[in-house]
Amino acid sequence: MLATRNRLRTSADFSTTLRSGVRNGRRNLVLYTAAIAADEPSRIGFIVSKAVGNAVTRNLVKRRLREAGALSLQAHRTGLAVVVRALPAAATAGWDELLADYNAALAVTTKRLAGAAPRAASPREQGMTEGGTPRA
RNA sequence: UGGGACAGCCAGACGGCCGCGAGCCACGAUUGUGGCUCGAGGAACGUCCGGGCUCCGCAGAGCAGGGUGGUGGGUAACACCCACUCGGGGCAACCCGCAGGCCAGUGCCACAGAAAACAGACCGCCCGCCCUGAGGGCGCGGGUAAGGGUGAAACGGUGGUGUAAGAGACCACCAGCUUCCCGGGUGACCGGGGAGGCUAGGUAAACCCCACUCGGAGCAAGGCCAGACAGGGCACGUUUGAGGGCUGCUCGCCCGAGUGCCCGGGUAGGCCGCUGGAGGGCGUCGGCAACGGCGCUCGUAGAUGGAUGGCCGUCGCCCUGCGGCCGGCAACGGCCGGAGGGAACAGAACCCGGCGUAUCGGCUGUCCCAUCCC
Repeated sequence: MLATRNRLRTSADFSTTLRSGVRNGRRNLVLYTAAIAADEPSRIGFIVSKAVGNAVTRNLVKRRLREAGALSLQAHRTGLAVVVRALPAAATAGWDELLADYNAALAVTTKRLAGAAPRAASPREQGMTEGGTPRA
């Protein structure tokens, strides 16, 4: 289990991240990343719907994604809100495949986030700061 | 040796690295750090029954509605379990049965068939009449239900007497129905004997009838703490009673001074309940058994975006080829080596007892049948 401060815990957190975050889709998952205050601990949430499988399968997928998320926290300790939505293919994917998809998607989204909205440098990017910043 | 029946059990093992939840201890301390201990199942599943527990002011009568349905027992209780009875299946071990009542009423019985519940009469059979080319008849009237054919089922069965042909019309035995007596059993029921009338279709997981039985809602129950806010409008009403509670309806009883709706505003947090219970194991006693009494003993999940995990190594298990050795005429079997593949169903959320369903495989015991040997 991740630390409480590293978890997305309310539906408002989830919907804000989904709506304002940068999205990248892979075979097994779709990953949304949004920026939060730079000194806030990064938070991760998971969405594993019934389309993925039964309770056992869903839990396994969730545990693996959580493990991948925990690894990524070492590189991104603060400033990110991440939602991982598992796709049905994740039910049959192996650990290596899932980890690769997660890291690749995270790299793409964080890079795009940094390029599009370097927060202090570009005050013109109004959309990000006005409506998009998740709960701080 | 082969085939089968029943009962029970297991659900890979050990280790390494990185993690998660809870409890305890320590470090000044709560959310930090470290250490130790514990941490999913036989179905945790479906949520189909039954209970515990909590609240509803301990919950009345009638009707409606639901449930159960051989008997006796077990249990907190059950739709569960055990034993027995009856019916059916199997050579047998054993298995299966929603197993009260269609002489209270109503409904339904496809297809086939002449006819499916008032009995009736298609082909037949028999008698009389008529016609005749003497074989018989698209003939007329009557008797009959033994034979044919249909069906899951055709108004008892077999044999005889009888008759024009026939029929419980009559007789014997059998089956079945009603009823009486004797014996056994707690009982369902069983065994034996007698009488009557000769015969009565099935279906109640069809309505229904009978007997017994059933308050409601659920751990988001329910309780405690902290914190936030701002009121306003309309309607009904204070013993001439609004609005509630008693599953639904009616009656009846009780509570009762506020209640209902709309607009606006606020909150989305913590704790208890929360795991020791109809608990597991062993022994002993009672009981055919289910189960129960007594004694000793064990300590074993409690999350809340929801822990119990991820990766790897070695060994073991199963399957399919390959090679070697052994047994056998052969089919084939056993052992060893090495390769590839596989390892199911499935994840606690208040707790138990059941039922049902899913499941790669493996193990143990008892019994039955067939064959061979002594």
